[in-house]
Amino acid sequence: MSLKYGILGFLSKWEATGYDLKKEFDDFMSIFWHSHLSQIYPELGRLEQEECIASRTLPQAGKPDKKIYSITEKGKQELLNWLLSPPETPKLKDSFLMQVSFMDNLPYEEVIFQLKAYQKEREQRLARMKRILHERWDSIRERNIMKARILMSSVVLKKGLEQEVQYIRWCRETIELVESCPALWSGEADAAAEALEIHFSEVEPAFLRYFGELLED
Amino acid sequence: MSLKYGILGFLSKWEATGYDLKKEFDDFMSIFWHSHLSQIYPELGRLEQEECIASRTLPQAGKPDKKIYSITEKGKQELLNWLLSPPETPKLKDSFLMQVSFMDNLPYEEVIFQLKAYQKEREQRLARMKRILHERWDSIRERNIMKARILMSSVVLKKGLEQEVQYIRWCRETIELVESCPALWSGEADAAAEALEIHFSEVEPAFLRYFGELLED
DNA sequence: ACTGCCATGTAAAACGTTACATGATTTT
DNA sequence: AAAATCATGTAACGTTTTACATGGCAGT
Repeated sequence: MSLKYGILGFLSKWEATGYDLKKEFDDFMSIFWHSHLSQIYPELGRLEQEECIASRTLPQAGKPDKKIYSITEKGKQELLNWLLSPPETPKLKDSFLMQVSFMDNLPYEEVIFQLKAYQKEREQRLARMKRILHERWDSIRERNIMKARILMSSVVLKKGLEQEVQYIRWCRETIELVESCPALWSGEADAAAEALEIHFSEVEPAFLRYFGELLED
Repeated sequence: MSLKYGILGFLSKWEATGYDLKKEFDDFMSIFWHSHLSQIYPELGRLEQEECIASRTLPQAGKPDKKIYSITEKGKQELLNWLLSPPETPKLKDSFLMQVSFMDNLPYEEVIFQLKAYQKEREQRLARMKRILHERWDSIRERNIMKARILMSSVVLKKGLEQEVQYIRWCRETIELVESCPALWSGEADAAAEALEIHFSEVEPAFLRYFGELLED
């Protein structure tokens, strides 16, 4: 149900085509949402029928005509109602964390490999977001203007950046922890090795370091 | 596509009914996935047809018979293949962040109110996860055993806890920043007030503090 | 020559949510 | 007396993804 409001929110400040919206969902808005063109176009059609948005057509040579959408009064009202409605409880979907959760089924070296590879992916995402931040920062500073809209997108950008920083740090610390207990992966296939039980007390200090303050109170 | 592997991953260590799986998706696994019973039951049916899992029926008095599922060799192989496949790039969906992003359309007091309310929600989630952590910690310590599975679910639990801690801190810092520039919301409706432009240089110090290290390099 | 960008969309398949359907037992 | 827990599922609806379909222009 949120794609609708992602579109209305964006159109509440700028006009855009379906293609423009897609770029925004891949760029800044990717911090909180994403969508395919094949979903955006029908949604724009529905919103126009509901009279939440209106379009004008700009003919182009050699390309399909541009359909430029803008928000209507009814659309602004719909957006406002949604902004005032209580936020949904977050339903997380993170398939990498799911993989990690079951990686005890994988050889030790493979676990380290997967964690390192994912850390790199997240580092790239962080770099991309830092680019967006610096671009915006420079443009705001140059024009020397400040608006509530700029403030709100800045705080969202910070959330995106922090999410990446946190994920990267977690990867680093988790790799360290796993590397500190390779013995846990020695058994499994070998029946005789199963007798070699590892006691929690052996790894407790490493665990305490890893969890840090989170174990308090 | 991941619900399948969420089920296979869980069944790779314990037998379970559909109902048991739902509880796990609402409890520990909620850190990375969630699902409804009406999706879990058909998925279990499909997995049984594919011979990735097998079931036995336990008759009960007054309740429908329990169908207890366990993983097969083929299921284990499927899980392993998935664990070795490259992780999907994360596609975030966070409708609260979407709301925040467009809250420049809302009155100033309403923005503060929404942020405070959401912070409270996240604090409750954190408290729930801390309970799970302590329960597990106590049980592990008592039995004094350590396994790769325990390690991997511990690191995921840490990720879940840190996510909440980060969200709460972000809410707090963002409330502070918004409270430091109420002037940004004064205009909007009033045409005469629009001439009163706010310059970025006026709020730059607050911004620098808010972003901190993230603006470096 | 091939890849990527611009610009529109449709159709089919997969995935996810809400509502419906049943009913005993236990807790508040 | 009402709500929650246990335990299974189906049907309808809504959302998201992948595949199909077109075609010029710019850059490597």
